[in-house]
Amino acid sequence: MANDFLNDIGYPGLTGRLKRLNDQFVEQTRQFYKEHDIDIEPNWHMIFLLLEMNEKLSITEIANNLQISHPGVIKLTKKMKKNGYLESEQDAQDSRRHLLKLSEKAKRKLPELHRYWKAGNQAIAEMLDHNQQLLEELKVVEENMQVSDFKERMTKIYREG
Amino acid sequence: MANDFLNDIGYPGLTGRLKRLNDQFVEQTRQFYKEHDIDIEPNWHMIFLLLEMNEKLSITEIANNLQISHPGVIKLTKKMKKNGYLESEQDAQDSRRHLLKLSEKAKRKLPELHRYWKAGNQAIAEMLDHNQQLLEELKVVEENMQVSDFKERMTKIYREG
DNA sequence: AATATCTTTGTAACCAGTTACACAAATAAC
DNA sequence: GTTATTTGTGTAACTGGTTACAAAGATATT
Repeated sequence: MANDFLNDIGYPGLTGRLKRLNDQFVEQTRQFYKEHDIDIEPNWHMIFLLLEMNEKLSITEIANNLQISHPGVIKLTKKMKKNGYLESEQDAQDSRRHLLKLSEKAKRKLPELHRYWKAGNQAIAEMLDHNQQLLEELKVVEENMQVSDFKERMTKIYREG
Repeated sequence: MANDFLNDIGYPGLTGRLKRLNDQFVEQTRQFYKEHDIDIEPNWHMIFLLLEMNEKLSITEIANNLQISHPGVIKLTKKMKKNGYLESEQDAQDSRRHLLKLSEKAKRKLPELHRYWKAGNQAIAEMLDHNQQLLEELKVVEENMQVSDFKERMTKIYREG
């Protein structure tokens, strides 16, 4: 590749690199699905997994687990419903809650999807040279972020500097 | 934090985590700027740096360096111009090329901005526990991506599996 | 010199996600 | 039991990008 500006400058380029890496994963997954004629989208993956582990979940529960906003979940799951992968029902106890669950079609297709996902996971493992280092480093950053987030630290350092 | 689904599931959650981490950095930087009454946006940082190192650059040159699309650069720099940080001129040799450079205002403000950015860099270093491991791991992934990208690997593994 | 191709910029339409807001249902407080 | 607060869902408007397309200038081909 021609250009290394983002890499060369270290920290300041970090977020750009994170974004780019993520975009590439997502885009190439989308391509993979397209080439294999699978009518699902990359960001559905986590919802499938979540609903495999939990029979029924509400919009906000999914939003919390996936760490995206609830309107985001609504858009996402609307599309999944349109493609026949999800069904919804009203919660009997709490009539506000809109419970989502996998459709029969989804359950039928899951074994196939798992084969694709398994290949994807192995591909990522391969790219990480089969070590967990990046995952662990990521965890460290996330944990540090919990303790005191980026803005707090930046502010403190700026004031003291 | 209540929820660990994304972390617990390892690889499949990786891209979500990358995205989230990046979003947090960007959003908190935006907040920091706001609290300090600085009228710049997080993604301008790299353009400032780029134009500090290179007197004048065209739209496509910036796009290549930042690895974003050229329409993206146009939008970005339009805003920066509106805020008085950039000036543009026509290239004498090639009248298509639209050269961008820092305005006087930008140059005047740069020392101050660098103080903020320095604090930001230190904050990130702090969150990485002052080791370069994550940066290096990131590089490994990026390099592996060059050799054979995610989709290729995934396809190969799927076929062979 | 005329024509075809490539490059640079620009615009338009779109996309995945966000925040801000509205409203109804459930729960808590009195 | 009424009223106030909180929670769950939904919609609208926006945002930071994207791809697809168009047009004009530069370059290469004949």
